[in-house]
Amino acid sequence: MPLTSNELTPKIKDTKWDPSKEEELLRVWDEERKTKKPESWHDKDIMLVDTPPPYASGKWHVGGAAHYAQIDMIARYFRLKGYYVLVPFYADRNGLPVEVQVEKSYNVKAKDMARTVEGRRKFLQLCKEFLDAAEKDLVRVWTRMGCSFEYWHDGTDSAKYRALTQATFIELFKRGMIYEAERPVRWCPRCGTTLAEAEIEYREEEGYLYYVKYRLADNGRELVVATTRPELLPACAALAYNPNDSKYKGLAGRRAIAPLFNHEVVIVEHPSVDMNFGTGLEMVCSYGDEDDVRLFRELGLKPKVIIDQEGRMTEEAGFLRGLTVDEARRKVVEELERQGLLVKKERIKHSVPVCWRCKTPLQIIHRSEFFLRQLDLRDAMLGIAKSIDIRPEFQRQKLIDWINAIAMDWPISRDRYYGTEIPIWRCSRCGALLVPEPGRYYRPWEEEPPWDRCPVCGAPKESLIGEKRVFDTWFDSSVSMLYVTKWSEDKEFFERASGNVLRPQGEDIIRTWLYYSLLRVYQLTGRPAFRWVRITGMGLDPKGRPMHKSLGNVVDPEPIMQKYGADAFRFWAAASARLGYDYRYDEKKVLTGRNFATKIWNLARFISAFPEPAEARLKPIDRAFMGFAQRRFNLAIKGYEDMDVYEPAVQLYEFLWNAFAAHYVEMVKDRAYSSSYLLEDRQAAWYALHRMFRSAIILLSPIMPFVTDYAYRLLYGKSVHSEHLPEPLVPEGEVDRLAEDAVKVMDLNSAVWGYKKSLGKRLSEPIAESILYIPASLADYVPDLAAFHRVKVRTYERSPPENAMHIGGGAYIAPP
RNA sequence: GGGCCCGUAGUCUAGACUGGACAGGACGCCGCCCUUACACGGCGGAGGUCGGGGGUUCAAGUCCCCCCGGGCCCA
Repeated sequence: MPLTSNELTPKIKDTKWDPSKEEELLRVWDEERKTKKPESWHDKDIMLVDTPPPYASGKWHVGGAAHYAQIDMIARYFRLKGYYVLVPFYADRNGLPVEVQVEKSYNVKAKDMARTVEGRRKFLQLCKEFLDAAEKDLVRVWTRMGCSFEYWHDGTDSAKYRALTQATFIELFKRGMIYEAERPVRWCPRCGTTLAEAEIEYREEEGYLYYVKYRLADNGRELVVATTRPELLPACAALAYNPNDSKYKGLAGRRAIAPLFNHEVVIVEHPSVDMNFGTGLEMVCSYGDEDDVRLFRELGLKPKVIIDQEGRMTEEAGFLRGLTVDEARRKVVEELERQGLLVKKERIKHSVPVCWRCKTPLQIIHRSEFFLRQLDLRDAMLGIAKSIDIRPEFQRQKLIDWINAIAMDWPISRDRYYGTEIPIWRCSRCGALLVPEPGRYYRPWEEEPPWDRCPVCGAPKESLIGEKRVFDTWFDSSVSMLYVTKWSEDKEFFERASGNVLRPQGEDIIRTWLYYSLLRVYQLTGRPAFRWVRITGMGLDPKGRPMHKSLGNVVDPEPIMQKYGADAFRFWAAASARLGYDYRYDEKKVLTGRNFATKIWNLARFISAFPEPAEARLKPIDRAFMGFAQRRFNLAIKGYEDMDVYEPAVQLYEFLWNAFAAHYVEMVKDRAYSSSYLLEDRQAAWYALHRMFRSAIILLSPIMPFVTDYAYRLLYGKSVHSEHLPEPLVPEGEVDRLAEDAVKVMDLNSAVWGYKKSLGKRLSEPIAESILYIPASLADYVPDLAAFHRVKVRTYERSPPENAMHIGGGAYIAPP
């Protein structure tokens, strides 16, 4: 488009911003990316964004899409600041979520399929296909949103990523930070795997509290014990009461007989027992909950295994053998009732631990698993949690609370399939655990051991058995920072980049992704993984509910972008809520974004009529609005620096729409257009219009990259995205004084408009018969106000003439 | 039971840390206006017991205490 004409007419025809221009721009950007030589990181500050590898488990709803849009905004802001910014995008393609989805969609059971190597491969293939389709959806959405990400095709299930995960395991194993141990762990009977503390969710459930009769072994006295888990009776090893509980004083050390099963249990005092729950007497069984685990350990009790890996009762459970936990509970209660051993039952609500993915209630069973040491690093982790830059600040507490809540080392082995294999072989003759050399991706369940014989005892190759289990998915995703900083690939890049990594993520995965990442990177490198952590709230539907397929309230971002454009959608994404708070989808705000894009478009149209002078002798009114603009820009920049895009979105909207367009443009329009003004004065208007608009759209470009770039190219012949932060419009020390003047001028304008309105005059009509009195402090602006409102203007020092009428904003109207 | 966040007009949101002049804005609503960048626009207007109660203070949306309601996390 030619920009050479000197005619004072807009060089843009359309009066509306057409979102289809966004697709035109996407093609232009793509073309430029291909032809331009890649930016070098060697001579710049680096900012690396450790993008949330999204579970490729389905398309994003508007909340998910908004999160990525915001990440792009922060990335673009740092580019404006002159950083080399890299935002790799790759998908998280590991773990239980995908498996559970595939099991549901194809109605298969991974456990059954994986009995053979062939079946296991088939199941993995199903997962892979599912992920490929889901990943495509994600890439299409962020591309349409205009996100300036670098697409990495190697997701977390690539040989490259998995080799990295395995290398970290091998290193930590050699350093003794990973050990194998048999202990009580949380177990999901449906998924058939151990879970870590972080993978446990709690669900409120209605249930019963059963009051059952025990007897003292020595004198047969009845003791009533309340429990929600009567099926654990056969595994009960003790009864406990609070030492302050006078009801039971003196019972400690004596023995009681369990009902139905008739075995003896010890009676103990323990401060953890709640005197007010039930009868104040508590059953200690292997295992009802973490308290039981602790008491067994503290008291040196011998646990009995009564629940197996399928969630069924074992031999040890006597007549309950073979029943599921639920069936066993019913059966025990029935039997207790029949024999008169049940005193009563009460309905209660209690929280039940469930699997984070399939919501099945968890059991505690004995299992041998690999554990990663974390308890002995708690102080170091607290130190890191306190030292990194977490925005917003209040989210830091959640991390600290979690670190303080951790009670056991991290079980990292999972009896699942779509994950990184644990690279370990076991010698069946001497029992040695053998780890291979790091560097490549190992699949011990299907490949030959990398030794000819056991390096420890010399047993033949056939006795080396490959591990079948995989890692907890968080064991993979917690090294994403090392992946993006090329820790094991490019030492120079790692050294330069690793101190400037931004982690953006949701508040819901602070205890998992954030905590585990900090832990793992600290273990491997001895330093904090991140310089900045940016925590977002949750995306909600228009009524404030989380979006779930089952609720049918999932809002798809694609039709919205189709209808209103990506900039409009991004405006909502930025302006819907402050950083760290939940954000609701609001179509009206998208519409506001669309209208804002058109506003910018039309401002560009207007300004495109005027050449941009290199310099000018500004009028006071020009300087006042430049000061006002700068005040808004400073607030916008402060927001960006806080990683909060809400503030710049709102500040720039307010400035461009309510001050620049509504007041400044209207006031200088005549001067800019009309040849009755001195050329010098006209040039001042042109200069100020361009300076303010240009700066504003540069600052807005991270949030609305399309319309700002389109306008910038038309007006200034280059991409807004190659620009840097604009220079201040006025000296810092003058910002406030000038901005205050502009505010007063705007108040005066409103007062005059209101006055004209009250007389039924059009705003363009003169008020020839009256005189407008304004405070003397605004004397500089008299000519502009007089011309703009077409009225005689005089100033007053202390008070206006007695016959003058106050019309607001310190302005008075008087007859001549 | 503990921690954190939230509760400001029909809806959303600013102001609360550092207490003071009519609680600012957006959407929606009402009225007038197609004023040469924009009707996806302009101007004006109506609409608020700042969740409730108590306290500190000359003065509280803002500070302190208690309570109610919603959400998240932990036990």
